[in-house]
Amino acid sequence: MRGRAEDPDHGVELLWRGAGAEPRPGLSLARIVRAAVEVADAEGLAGLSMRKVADRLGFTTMSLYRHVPGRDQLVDLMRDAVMAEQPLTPPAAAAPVPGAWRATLEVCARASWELRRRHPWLAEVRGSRHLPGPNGVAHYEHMLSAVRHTGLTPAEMIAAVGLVGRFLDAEALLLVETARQERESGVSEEEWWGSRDSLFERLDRYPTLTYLWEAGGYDHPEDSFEFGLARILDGIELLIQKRDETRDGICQICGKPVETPASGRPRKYCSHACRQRAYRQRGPA
Amino acid sequence: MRGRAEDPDHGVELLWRGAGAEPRPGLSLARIVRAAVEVADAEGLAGLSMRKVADRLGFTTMSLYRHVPGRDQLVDLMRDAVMAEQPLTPPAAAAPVPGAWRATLEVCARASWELRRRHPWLAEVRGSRHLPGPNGVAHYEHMLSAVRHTGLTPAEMIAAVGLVGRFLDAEALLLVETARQERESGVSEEEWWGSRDSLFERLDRYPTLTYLWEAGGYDHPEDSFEFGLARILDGIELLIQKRDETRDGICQICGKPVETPASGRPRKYCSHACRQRAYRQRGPA
DNA sequence: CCTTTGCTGTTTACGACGTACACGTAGTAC
DNA sequence: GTACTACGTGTACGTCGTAAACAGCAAAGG
Repeated sequence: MRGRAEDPDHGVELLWRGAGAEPRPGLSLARIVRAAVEVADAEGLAGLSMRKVADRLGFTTMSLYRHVPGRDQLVDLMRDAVMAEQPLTPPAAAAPVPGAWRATLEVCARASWELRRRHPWLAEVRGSRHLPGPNGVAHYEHMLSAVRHTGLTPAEMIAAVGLVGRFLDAEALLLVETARQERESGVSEEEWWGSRDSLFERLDRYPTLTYLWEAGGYDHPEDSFEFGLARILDGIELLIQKRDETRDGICQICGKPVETPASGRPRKYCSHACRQRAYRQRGPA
Repeated sequence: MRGRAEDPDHGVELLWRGAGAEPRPGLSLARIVRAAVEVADAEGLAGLSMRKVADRLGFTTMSLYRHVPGRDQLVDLMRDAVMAEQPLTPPAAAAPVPGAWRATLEVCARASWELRRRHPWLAEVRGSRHLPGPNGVAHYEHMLSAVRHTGLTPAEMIAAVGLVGRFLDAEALLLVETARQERESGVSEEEWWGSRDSLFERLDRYPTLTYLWEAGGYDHPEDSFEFGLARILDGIELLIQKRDETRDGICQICGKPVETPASGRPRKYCSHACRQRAYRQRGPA
């Protein structure tokens, strides 16, 4: 183990090997990861230190380094460990249902959201060099497969899933940070802002701000997770529709070719029946 | 100054008082903030320390505490200082142009994006208790005013602007983090991932992932900022349209009442002329 | 003149952090 | 017995934010 911190493949190995059977006493990777998750759950990722993990287990700090190369790799292991908690919805049917992508992606997003509520520090993990473990990749694969048969280009699928993921982290970070500040300062959010009267006195000069304030926009806010998720999925849906429509000369419903009129707007459907079917498929506005 | 770290209003005062004329030698708030911005520009927010700022100015660490209550408040001051660099586009015309909200919001977003490219650490500022300064509030007010006359509810306006803002930070964080890791490790992103072959060997089991990989989705990715901004603005636009349409019985163009037919879909426009005008206003698909 | 007051910058110190390095100690293979 | 290895420990270094006491100096008041 000593000197392995620089070995790139060692981190991969730790993440991807199955949990070896080890009911023996003493330290073990699984025990360390579990203890670390407990610490991070309670005190956030910034409050996670090797010393605290070791103390919780009753060992010295440096003993951890016999099992984990360092703090960063420990966080990678924690991530993948808690992702195992969230079961994946079964893979989409072999014959993809049109429009099912949205429900699947939404379920995924809500599951991830739930996970971030249980382990808020997940959103605090930053940096572009965190190795994905098997559970992380499985989740990623699952989200990608949701948008696979939508007419999006490969790069667009990747971008769409990435956008949803980053949105999740951004929203979760909001909650984590308020919780952290309340925990560490002992002062609630309202109290803290309330004791800054001298700030609010200066905000009268801003017309829209005061309008929204007086209209109660800040008293009855939208749920920012729900709002953002809806907007982003709507935006993706619009893109998918646009990609669909660019399949010119093909009926949007049955896929048969459509004769294009010499002038005017090109037709989307091959028959009245298909147009009506599309109308019903769109559902009530 | 000593012991003022606990005075809530002192932070507000520092942020909102105009820059007093102080061409004298020695330390000053403005000089400290300027030096701190330089350090953070070069080394990121994590690399910003009171010692480094003091060294750069040729003073001792503790001398800074005569002018700034602490590191957090210094960051607040830095934020507002760099926001002064970005000039605001002039306020929207008194008679709001329908549909102009999108262009305005997009210009705002791109300006903020540009600012984050110049000062990447802006995206690293976390926490829900950062005092806004005059420049920050001006930007916020400006974005809010962009969506003011769109038919959105107050809470929806706030949520929409917040969503765009958080998106900006999330995307910028992506760039900051890769830059930081490359700077601190001296290893480029490709090199780093390239030396993890043992990871990629395990990714064959994931069909969608390998499909996207082989289709070149990762070789020619979408610009994630452009992609995300377009999707989010599309999503907001859809909501605005929906809010518009719920103004039943009122012509979407001229605002005059529309007679509702006894059966069938309620009409959106009061006349052929208005319908045609709406068609042209939508522009080419 | 001297003294008081207040602002400014300095010095030292504390407790946290990640982890490098040298050292034990115990179990196992030869 | 004797190497070898895995595991756990103790000490130490350099980083961080900042609390507390102290020193120099200018203006103000007597």
